[in-house]
Amino acid sequence: MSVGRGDLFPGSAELPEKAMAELKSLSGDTYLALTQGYTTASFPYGSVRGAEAHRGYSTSAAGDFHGAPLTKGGTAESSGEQSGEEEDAFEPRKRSPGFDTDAKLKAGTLAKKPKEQRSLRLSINARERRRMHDLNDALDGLRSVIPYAHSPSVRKLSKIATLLLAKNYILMQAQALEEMRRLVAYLNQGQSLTGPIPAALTPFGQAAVYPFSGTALAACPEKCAAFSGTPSALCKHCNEKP
DNA sequence: TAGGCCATCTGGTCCT
DNA sequence: AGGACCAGATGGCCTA
Repeated sequence: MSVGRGDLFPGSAELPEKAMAELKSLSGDTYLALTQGYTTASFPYGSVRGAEAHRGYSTSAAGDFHGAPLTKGGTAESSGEQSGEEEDAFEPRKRSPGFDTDAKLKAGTLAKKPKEQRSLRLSINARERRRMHDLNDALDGLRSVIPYAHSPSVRKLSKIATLLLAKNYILMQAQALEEMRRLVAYLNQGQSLTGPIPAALTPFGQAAVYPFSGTALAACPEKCAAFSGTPSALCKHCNEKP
């Protein structure tokens, strides 16, 4: 079964051009890994990173799959509350080495405000920063379970690409699950012809006949059509050329 | 060098 | 009132 772009990205027609361009611009290795991830069961569940548990907000939070060394410039020396009233313990994420929020604050309107207002503003900034970091951690967690090449030589997926890829991956998994259920129903039915079905052979706890809504049948001469109501791509009879 | 991506700041709005 | 959420603005880094 060949996998084209339409298979990989069922909703690709709706994808923003920029995101599609980014997905297409992935390296060959990445694209290959993506393809395999979608078409086989080689899904890296075991490699789920505990991003949520990570609260350092260091640049290494996403370092697992950073291709280019995003920390190239080193961590930011100071950013906002790091030197302000707010004593948040976290390190800033990627930030330019020369970035100096304090300087901006001094030059900006905040410096002209009363101390209470300034303090409040800094506190709000810190909260917002934290919120965005949490959001980014969640995105990192999402990236870590999406099947694409998590190798150091591959650049990290952008936010938009991560979300779009995740959406399409979910759709693909749902399709695969349905196929599996149909297959199990078919197998269970075969078993029932010769004897009782051992409990261990009914992995989904389904009844022997899975209630699929019947569509127009391409007549499979075998049991697919008879029992599942729909020809299955996993059924060798359905896939056989006449 | 332009464009993409990102982190941060900021003010506004909504909710508890 | 305080916090969460959101969107716009700004500026830095990276890549084609």
